[in-house]
Amino acid sequence: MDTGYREQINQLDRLRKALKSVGMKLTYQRMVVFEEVAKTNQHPDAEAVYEAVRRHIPSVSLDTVYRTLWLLRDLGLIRTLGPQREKARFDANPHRHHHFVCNACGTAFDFDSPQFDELTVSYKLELVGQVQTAHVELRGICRHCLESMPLRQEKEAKEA
Amino acid sequence: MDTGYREQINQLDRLRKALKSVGMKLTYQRMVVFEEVAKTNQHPDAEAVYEAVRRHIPSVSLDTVYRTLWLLRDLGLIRTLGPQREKARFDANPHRHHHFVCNACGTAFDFDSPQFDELTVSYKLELVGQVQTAHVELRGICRHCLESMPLRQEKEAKEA
DNA sequence: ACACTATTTAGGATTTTATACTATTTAGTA
DNA sequence: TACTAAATAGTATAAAATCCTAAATAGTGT
Repeated sequence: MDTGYREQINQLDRLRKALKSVGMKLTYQRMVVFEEVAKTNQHPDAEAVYEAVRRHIPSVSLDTVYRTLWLLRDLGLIRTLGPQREKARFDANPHRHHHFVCNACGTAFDFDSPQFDELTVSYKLELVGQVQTAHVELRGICRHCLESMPLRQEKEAKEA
Repeated sequence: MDTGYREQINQLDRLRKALKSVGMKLTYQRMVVFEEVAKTNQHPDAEAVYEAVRRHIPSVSLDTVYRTLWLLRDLGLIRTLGPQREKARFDANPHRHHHFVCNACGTAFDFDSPQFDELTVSYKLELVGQVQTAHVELRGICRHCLESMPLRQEKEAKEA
């Protein structure tokens, strides 16, 4: 449950390297935000992270927490559950299908996959609760964004 | 791409039956909201649904659209992408894992599954974009909610 | 160790998204 | 056709996320 000391060191190191690779600074705020998200398995929302960080940095601003969370996501250090920077979206497609969510623009695409449709839920999972649906969620960069995104690609090129 | 006439009839029928089964009324607003969500595969957000519905019912209120969308979800006629009625949540667990999201309380649980870890993405999907992550999302009712939810169970019992 | 500068932050204003409330209207039923 | 519980419109309010600018800071070179 508790995050080991060694693992904490590793995490800080991952943060340092990731920031360096894109030419950004390692600030105390960024360290604390990452640490707070990393040490829990409760999937906190931005507000909860804000509260946790305030215990270490009482003057931290909510804006900083938001900026940092999205930054960490862009760096691949954390991920979000659900759509990207987006409000709830609705889907009435009654046929079995799966989703590809673009990490850049947030758009969600449906796709069919007989392979993924065959997912079956092992009995062990019934311990967690009553499963109603199972589907696969892919994350990545959609074709459209890949083609029109010089900024991101420049940043990544710096490192190489 | 276009929703066939026959399918539209089916959908209206599904709505009628679902509402009847829980003793709720079939209103014009509910028909139009459902129709608008059902006829697109663009995963509209609430605001987009509101705009679409207004073209048929200029006086419709945003509140009605929201209430109806969540109602349709509770009835199982539509689903939402991402967490339920929840803001973005963050996850720094670097180990491969999957999620169980409770449709009642919105809580997200991690779980491990060697079986799901083996998901591989067929080359065809690369047409959609560059896939970065793949994970399984289960939806259902968590153990905690199952035990403390007489309301919902009463409603479902009515039908039987 | 010190100074320099682009980056980052704090704090508050603003915008966006979602829900609450109540008088009026309506669907379903007798 | 009338009745009644349920649903809606319209507005107020709350909640969540982002924007803006002066002040502070990390990283770099000296």
